[in-house]
Amino acid sequence: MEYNFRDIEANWRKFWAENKTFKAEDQSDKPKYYVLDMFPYPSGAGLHVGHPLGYIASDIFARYKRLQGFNVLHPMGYDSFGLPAEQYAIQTGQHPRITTEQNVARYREQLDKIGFSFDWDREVRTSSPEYYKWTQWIFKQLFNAWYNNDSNKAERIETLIERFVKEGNENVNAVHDYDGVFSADEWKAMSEKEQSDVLMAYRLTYLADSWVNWCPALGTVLANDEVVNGVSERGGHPVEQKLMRQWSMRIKAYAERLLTGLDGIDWTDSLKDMQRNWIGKSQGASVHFKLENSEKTIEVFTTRPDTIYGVSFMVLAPEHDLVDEITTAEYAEAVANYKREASLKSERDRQADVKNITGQFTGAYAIHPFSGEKVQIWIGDYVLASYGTGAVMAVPCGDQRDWDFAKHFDIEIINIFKDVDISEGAYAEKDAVITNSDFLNDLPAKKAIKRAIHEIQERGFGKGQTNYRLRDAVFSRQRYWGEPFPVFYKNDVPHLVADQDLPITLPDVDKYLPTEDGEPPLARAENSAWNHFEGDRMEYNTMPGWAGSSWYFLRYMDPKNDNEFVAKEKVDYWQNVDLYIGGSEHATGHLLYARFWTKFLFDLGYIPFEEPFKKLINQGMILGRSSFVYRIKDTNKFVTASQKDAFETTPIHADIAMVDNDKLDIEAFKAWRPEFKDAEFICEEDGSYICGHEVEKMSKSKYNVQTPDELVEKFGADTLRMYEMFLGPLEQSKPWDTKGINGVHNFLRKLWRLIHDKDGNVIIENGEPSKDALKTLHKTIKKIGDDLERFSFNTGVSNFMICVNELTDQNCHNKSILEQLVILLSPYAPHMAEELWVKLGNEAGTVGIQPFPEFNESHLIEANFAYPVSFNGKMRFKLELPTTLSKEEVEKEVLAYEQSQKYLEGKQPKKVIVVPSRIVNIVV
RNA sequence: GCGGGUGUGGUGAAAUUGGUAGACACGCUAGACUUAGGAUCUAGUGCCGCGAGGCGUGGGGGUUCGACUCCCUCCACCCGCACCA
Repeated sequence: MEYNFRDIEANWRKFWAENKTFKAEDQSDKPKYYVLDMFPYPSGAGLHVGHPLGYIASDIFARYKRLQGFNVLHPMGYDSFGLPAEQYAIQTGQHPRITTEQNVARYREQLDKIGFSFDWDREVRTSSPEYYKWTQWIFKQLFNAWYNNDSNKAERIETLIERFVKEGNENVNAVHDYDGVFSADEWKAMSEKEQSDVLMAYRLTYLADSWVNWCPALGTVLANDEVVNGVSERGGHPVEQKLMRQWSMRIKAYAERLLTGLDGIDWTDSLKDMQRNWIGKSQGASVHFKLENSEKTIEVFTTRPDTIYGVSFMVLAPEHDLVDEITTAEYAEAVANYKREASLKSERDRQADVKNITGQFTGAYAIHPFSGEKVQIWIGDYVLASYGTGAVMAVPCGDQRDWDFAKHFDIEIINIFKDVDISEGAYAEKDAVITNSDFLNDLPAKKAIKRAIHEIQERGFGKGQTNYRLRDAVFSRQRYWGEPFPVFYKNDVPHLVADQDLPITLPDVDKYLPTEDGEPPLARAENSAWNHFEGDRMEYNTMPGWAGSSWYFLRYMDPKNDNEFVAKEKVDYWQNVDLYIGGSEHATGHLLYARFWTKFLFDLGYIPFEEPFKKLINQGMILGRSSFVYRIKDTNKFVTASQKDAFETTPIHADIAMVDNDKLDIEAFKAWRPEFKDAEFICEEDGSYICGHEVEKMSKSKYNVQTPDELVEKFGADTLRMYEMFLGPLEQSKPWDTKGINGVHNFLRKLWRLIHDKDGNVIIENGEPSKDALKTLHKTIKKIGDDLERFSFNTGVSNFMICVNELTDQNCHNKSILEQLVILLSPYAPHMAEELWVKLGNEAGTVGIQPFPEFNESHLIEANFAYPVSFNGKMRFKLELPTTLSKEEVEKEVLAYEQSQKYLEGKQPKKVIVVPSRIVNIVV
């Protein structure tokens, strides 16, 4: 009987679902292990073979951990708020909820076919009201919190108010945007609105006018990580800077902890570096430069206070607050013109324009704090309003941009580096000796930095300071399909909706577009019952996509809890995610926000850990392999790939469904589109048409999308699972290619034949296994175990193949050997393993909870083999031995073993060299 | 420019601590078998050479009895960030 994977897999899927085989218990004597996949956005296109790659890897690992005796939490859900469903709603009028439900159903169907061991009872969807009730609740916690720098954590807003009442704000060391000082009495005298405004500048989520990335095409603002190269990540639309009143998250408060937390987690260096760069810590000093004709100062941030005597001008961002005030009448028009031009440039133009040096003198001067010299003040768009103070002290000898600017506008360049030539460019290394700089003379740069900061502080010009590139994250979106805010307005003051009134559900609207007044789509529900809170109106913005995904890993622990976002005892038991698998594209978005919220919830005492994901693996992207046919110009003739260079041709994407091993199914191609009906073909000598190919991203328009469903249908889920792993290292990007899938399928068939005879009868021998079989098995146990530990699933698959080849050669049908093998196989090919487990006479559904086979090194020794190596004309032998042996034991083993070997031919070894502990060289 | 990574047969790749380079699989060649199955089995398959033999892990150099692996240097490609003061 042949290996009938269709029936086998269908039966076991049913068995697992009916018996809830993979249900995770919230309490257990076993140690816990939490394996998580980044949950998908359920798009209309369904899954392609790239999606399950990470899921298969995590599933194998989850099953491995169960064999090791862990209580494993391995859930799945959907990040189901998002733009595509909403865009579809705008076009068709279909409610995004319906679109989303359909897509979720399709995803589930596809996922189920691959045999994952998810505990589906724990499924979460970010767009379900039962879920986003708690997203809203967390928002409320953030609103009602501030960051205390003294305790270095977030605290409840009441503690801040208490201090304002007692002592005002002067000695409050908080992360905030408030400009000014008030006493306790002044605080008490403030109106409700005034107090609300003050508190807003301290809250961890706050409403403020800020420069945001506005994307007109999408009709919404975007966070920095959603803008790539000056265009929107989704759709690639232009993005402009706009001053808007928006909700933001004070993630800056956590910059330092987000940075230091990276040291304790097991992520790849490249990913940690991406986050470090994004946070962008730099240490230096803030220095105040007095204006020539005013008491006001310009504050700058510099990482090189040691070069302060090299300052020959200052540059302000065109948007800087003081620009208009300081500009002299003579330059007013030129400055206004420059500002206008700068504001018209999009983010993208500005980036593309980096090499163009532009700027404008304001006519104003500042006074150098140390030398007392006059320093010209310029504006220039190479200075960013959003970083530091939006102003720089320019040191042309030490900074290439300042150098270029000075050269371009013919400003003086002062050299303060001893024996350094700066005629061709600035010297940015921190290894020069300072000169020409009064009290800093003869100090090496690194010492001079410390000395300068000390002096700046001493004389009251400024202080040492640390800056971060990380900016607060805009949290509102002018969109429909997202979480509504639990906020209503009364006299323009935002108020929170009470806990018992959560969730604020999405209202129905007639259209999913902004109103005629430009209000977000939710404003269309203005006059409905939805808008019922005692204030004037609800908040019409919705939350961004990353809101729901910033805490979902917590909800899996307690998905149905209606009283808490997660019960204390459950999160205490499951703790943080032990293994997280997903794409690296979330490096500066989801992965940063989730860490932020986790730290916040930790600060408030809701969860017992600060880092959500202990170990993270980024699976590589699976690329498509597109097929091309070559049409000869101005004809309907197609030429095979090998002869295409003889003609002038246009490559056309051919659907990969019509191509097998690069061979085109000509009839299918003719039937594909009417225009190809009468196509003619110039073929290879054997009459076949061979397509060209190229590796590209998988996409519908390139006709190179491979769905897992077709492969499951053709070869079965176990073959698909093993083949995706066999393809190469998990973390590496690779083109999808089905060429080798037969090899994996044949392996499973071969295993099947090892246990069945031709008529489908099970052949098993009880009794003692042979030495050869034991050696094969234990070699495999060792390798498979090691492969799993280091996530080398591709070599894992190979090692199974080797094992089955050897057992077949040995004609081994020994029950105990095969049982062990089946247990080992169960993470990779669970359906096959379950089936064989029963055939070997065991209870159904129990293979997944067997103990992982124990490796016994002694089975390897006896059959070990020494191999001759020639070296310098002498003969040497190498022998692999167990690591547990002592040096003396090794030498004994070697002598005893070698003497019996034929290639010694009676010669006695002259010398035995024991190298490290395991490899032995014997010189004869 | 800065940071991270990769480079091994016709192809995907393996080599875990420096120890037979190319396991395993695809493909290919030749043969066997058949109840024609995306079969199975046997032999071969890094390159050059009839052969003995020589050469081979991006290039060059070094350490070592021994280097894909460690060190120096150069080259190519991929990914991320990029006027961040």
